[in-house]
Amino acid sequence: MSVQERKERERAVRELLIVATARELAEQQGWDAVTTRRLAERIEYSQPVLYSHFRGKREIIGAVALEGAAELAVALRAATSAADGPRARVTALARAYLDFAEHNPAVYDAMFQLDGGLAFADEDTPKPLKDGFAALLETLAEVAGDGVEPGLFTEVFWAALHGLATLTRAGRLPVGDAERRAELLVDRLAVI
Amino acid sequence: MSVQERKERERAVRELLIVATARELAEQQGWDAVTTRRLAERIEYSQPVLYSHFRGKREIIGAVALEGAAELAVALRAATSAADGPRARVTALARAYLDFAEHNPAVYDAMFQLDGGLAFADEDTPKPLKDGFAALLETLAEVAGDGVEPGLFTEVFWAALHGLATLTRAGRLPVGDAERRAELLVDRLAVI
DNA sequence: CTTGGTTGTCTAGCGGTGCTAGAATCGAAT
DNA sequence: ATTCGATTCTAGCACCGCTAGACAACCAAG
Repeated sequence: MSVQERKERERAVRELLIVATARELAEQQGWDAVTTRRLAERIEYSQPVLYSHFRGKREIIGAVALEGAAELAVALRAATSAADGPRARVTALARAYLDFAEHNPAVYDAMFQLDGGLAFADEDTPKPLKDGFAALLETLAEVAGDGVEPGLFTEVFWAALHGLATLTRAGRLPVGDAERRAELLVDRLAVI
Repeated sequence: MSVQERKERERAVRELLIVATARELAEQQGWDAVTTRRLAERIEYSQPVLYSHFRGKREIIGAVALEGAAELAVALRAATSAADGPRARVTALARAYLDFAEHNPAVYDAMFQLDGGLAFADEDTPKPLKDGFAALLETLAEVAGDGVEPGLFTEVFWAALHGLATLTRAGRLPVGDAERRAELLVDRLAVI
């Protein structure tokens, strides 16, 4: 059965290649430029090959989103673990989140703006997404304040960060004041 | 020159018809369903007529966005003027904003999610958009807190509302707790 | 080593998109 | 009534996501 195993391995490699290429193309030229034709050309296979791995373009976006969620969780934990005290941790968390959104706009879009066919806030939400939320929760729970459900507080904090990230990147907010906005948000929302 | 005047009037009417139809179609079936062909069919003209009014689809989205911004400003002012005291005003503002986003999802998308080719946070930002922000600022300035620029505070508050609105509607946050999230946000951000 | 059949991949094409060139038609002014 | 400019339409471009069916590569059995 070694032949079959090799084939499966090769298939898995190709699937990773598809996702990585889609992500790369999206970061370089935006998701609009990620067409099945271009993607197929870049991986040096024909279009139908994509459909033997994914049901369609939306599933490819979903795959990029999952990859991104895992990375975001790692980035958040790395940032918070390097900070001392609740206050510093929350600041680091916010900064890391906004940095991630700024430096990985296409991945961020795949996660939260585009339809990747993923379930959220649901029992069958994919693990990386739940874990990303968990990473937020870990740090935010200690500054939720008395009588406030940590989960609810995390949702609000997350929404605020998300709003800052998207409005900033879409040019809806003046550039340059991003840092001050983040500071203000942390100051007000977190109960130290 | 009366003939020419009549023609200009008819053109203006038709332009309004295009925008209203686009909006209606978007609210009924989503922006994906708003294709130039369907839109042309609904207004009972051929496709190229659309391009004698707008440079392209994005400009039509922009027109819907401007209409929505004006309506949002009206809704926000109506809500706040009916409330007594800063605290009640901010609560009413938040509720009105989130209600607007919930009940006019397509218009809200046109304003903040889609590319309508509009300038934001800029000197040549269209008046309705500036006015929408002004409507927020009027109420929020009185709860910005000492030493905090009202403009900056408004940006942060707005971003938080925007995050709640989009994440909720995209199914990223559990339904049902929307009201509690809004309350928590107001409690924390506003300095009463 | 050849054959047969399965598995994998590709070519070609469907119906759709935004947008536009050039033909056709309308209507106002002579 | 005829001309001529403005307006509208038909038809088509290049591209999109997606898929049926032809084709090629490969492995197992004889």
